[in-house]
Amino acid sequence: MVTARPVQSQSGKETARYAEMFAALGSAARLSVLRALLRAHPGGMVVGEIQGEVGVAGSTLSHHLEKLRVEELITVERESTFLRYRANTVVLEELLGFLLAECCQGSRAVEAKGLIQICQE
Amino acid sequence: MVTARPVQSQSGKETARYAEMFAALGSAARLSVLRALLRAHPGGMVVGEIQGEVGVAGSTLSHHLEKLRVEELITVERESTFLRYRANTVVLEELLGFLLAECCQGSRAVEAKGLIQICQE
DNA sequence: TCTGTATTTCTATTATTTTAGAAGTATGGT
DNA sequence: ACCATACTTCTAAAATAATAGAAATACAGA
Repeated sequence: MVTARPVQSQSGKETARYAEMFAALGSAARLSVLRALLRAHPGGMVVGEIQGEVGVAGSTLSHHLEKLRVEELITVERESTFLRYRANTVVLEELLGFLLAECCQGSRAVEAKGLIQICQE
Repeated sequence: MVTARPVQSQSGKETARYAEMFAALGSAARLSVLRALLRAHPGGMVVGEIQGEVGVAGSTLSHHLEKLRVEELITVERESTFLRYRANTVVLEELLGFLLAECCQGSRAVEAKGLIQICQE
């Protein structure tokens, strides 16, 4: 018996993918991890350093890092005993691009002027 | 007896607020609602129209709309028997501004060039 | 006032997420 | 081989979110 594979539109897959990314940013703990990694970019931070910023049990932090990593918002690299995490700027740019396009293209719901200035400060 | 109010840093409050907003975007159903409202901007859509886009039970949709509304990503207005929802472009711009600032300011993790172009297309 | 349409709230169930202690794995130094 | 440090996975509990049928509310029109 062949189980029917649920078909999904292109925009449906796209939406689902970005929704997952937003969900990854949708916890104060994870968002503050990402903020810290962005400030520390491109050097990144090892877990101990990150833990200092977030103040949560090690095992909990590990789960949060895993979620961010699965969504490819961050990368890991072993450095002897340490694990060094970094913001994944390629994917972040993709996410920003998606949100900008949705808001500023087509019906131009959001005015781009002020946003562009933020980048140039 | 006066219960101590838990103190939180400014950046902590900011992080928490934006995390909630990202969480609101962190479901495929809600993100597709917002995309539809952005496409339909500034006209907005009534619930029945939105339901056509998302394909979910009315009561479920109502909860999703409530979450988006509480986070101020959308607004509602009654129009006789209908409720017309619209993307809240002010708050969306705030959210975009936050993400852009985090990514493109300071360590300049993300290059602004390509993003600016998206707005100008 | 009665009826129909639009939408929300109530109620309940199931699924996912968050949390963290305890135990395990990885690595480097002695 | 052993130890210490860094971090993850295991296990489990509690909290939150998602889902939707059924009942309730809001409004307009006859």
